[in-house]
Amino acid sequence: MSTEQRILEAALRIFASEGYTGATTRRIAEEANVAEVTLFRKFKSKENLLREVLLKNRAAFSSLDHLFQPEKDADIETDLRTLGKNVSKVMRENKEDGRRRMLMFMLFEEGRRRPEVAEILSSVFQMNITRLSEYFELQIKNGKMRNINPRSASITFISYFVYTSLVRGVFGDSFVGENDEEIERFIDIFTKGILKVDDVKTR
Amino acid sequence: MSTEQRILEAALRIFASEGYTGATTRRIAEEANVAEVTLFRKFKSKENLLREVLLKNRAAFSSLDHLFQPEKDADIETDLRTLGKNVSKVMRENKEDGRRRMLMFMLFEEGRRRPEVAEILSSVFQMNITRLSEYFELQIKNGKMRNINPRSASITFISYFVYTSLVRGVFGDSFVGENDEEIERFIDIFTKGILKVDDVKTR
DNA sequence: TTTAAATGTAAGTAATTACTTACTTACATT
DNA sequence: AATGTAAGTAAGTAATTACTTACATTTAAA
Repeated sequence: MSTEQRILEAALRIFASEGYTGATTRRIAEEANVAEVTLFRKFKSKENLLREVLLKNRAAFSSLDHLFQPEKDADIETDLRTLGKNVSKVMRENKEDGRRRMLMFMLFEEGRRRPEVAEILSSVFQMNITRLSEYFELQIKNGKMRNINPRSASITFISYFVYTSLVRGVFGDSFVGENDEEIERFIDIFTKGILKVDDVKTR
Repeated sequence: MSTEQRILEAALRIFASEGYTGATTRRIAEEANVAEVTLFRKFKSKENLLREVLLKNRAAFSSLDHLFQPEKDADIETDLRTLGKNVSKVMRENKEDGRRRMLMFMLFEEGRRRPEVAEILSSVFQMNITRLSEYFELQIKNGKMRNINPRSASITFISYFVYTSLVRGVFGDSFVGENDEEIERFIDIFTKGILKVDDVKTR
C-alpha cells in the first residue's frame, strides 16, 4: 500500500471519529504510520486532505447497486429483506470496509458545517434514494405495490438503517437488540405498509 | 435573563452547531454577550459548561409526553398523524426552542466521543421510545393493532423524523419536500404496516 | 553500485485555545 | 463613606495546532 493510500485511509477514520476540528494532522499521521511532514508533502493542507478523502471515497456511498440486486422471481418482501440485511451489515462494519458508515458520520456532522462536504457527498447520497425509488416505481407499475410515492417509501426504508446505525454509534449494541430479528420486524412493518392488501400475508 | 442562563443558552447553540471541539469559549462568550472571563467565573471550565448545558436541558429531550396526548376517541392513524406533525414541527425549530434538535445533534455527534454525553442523554432519549411503545402495546391489547413488537414499531416511527431532521441539517429543505404532505405519506405507509388488516382503509 | 526519490527527524513559526491574573467600573448594600 | 457584588478590560500563560525548513536516512530505480 502506498503512503498516500495509507494517509487517505487513516484520515477517513480519524475525520469520521473525531470530526474535522478534532482530527489533528499529528493524530492522522500517527494512524497512517508516517511523519507529519509527509502528510503535508503529499496533500499540502488539512483542508485538501479532507477534500481528497471525500472525493476518493464518495463512490462507496452510492453502493446501493452493489447491495441491491433484485432477483427476477423474488417477491418484494424477499428483495427488501435481503437489501435490509446487506445495508445493515455494511452499516455495522467498523473496520476496514466501514467506509459507508464513516462517510455517513461525516456527512451528517461536517456536512452541516462545511458546504463542500455536503456538496461532494450530496449526489451520491441521493443516488441511493433514487435507485430504491426506481425499484418501487417498477413494482407499482407491475401492480405489486400500492400506488404510493416511491420516494417517500425509499426515505422510510433508509431512515431506519441510518437511525439504528447512528444510535449504535452512541450506545453500542445495547439499544438495538438481536440484529436479524430486528430487521425482520422492520421489514414486516414496512412491507405491510407498502404492499397491496391482496398481497399482505395474514398473520 | 441572568448571565448564567444567557451563557447556557449560547453554549447549547454553539456546541450543537460547531461540536464541542469547534466551539471556542471565546465564541460562546460572544454569543452570550459576556466577557470570556465571566464564562470561567460562572462555570469554571469548558467541560463543566458542557455538562451543565446537558443536565439543564436534558428534560427537553424527553418531551414526547408533551407532544403526544392521545385522545380517547381518536383512532391510531389520527393519533400518529398528530404526533408526527408535532415531532416534525419541533425538529424543525432552529431558533429559541430548538433545544430538542440541538440535543439530537449533540447526542449523535459528541455522544460517540464522550461517554458522559451519551450517559446524560441516554435515559431521556430512551424514554421517547418507551412512551411510544406503551401506546402501541395498549393498542395491540385493545385489538387495534397487529401483534407486532411495540418497540420495533416505535423505532421505525421515530427513525423517520430523526433522519429527515438530520438530512435537513445538511441539505436544508431541498431534500425533503413539502413537509405536511411528506408526513402524511409516511404516516400512511407506517399505519398500513402496523394496523390490523380489517382496519386498513382500502384506497 | 550509484544515483535519485521518498521519507524521517528535529526544530521551529505563527496563530489559536482554554484558562488565569490584576485591575477597573458600576451599582447595591451596610 | 466604606464595603461588597457582578461583570468588563487588558494582558498574559502554557499548551496545542497547522504548517515549514533543513538536514539525515532509507528505499527505489537506474
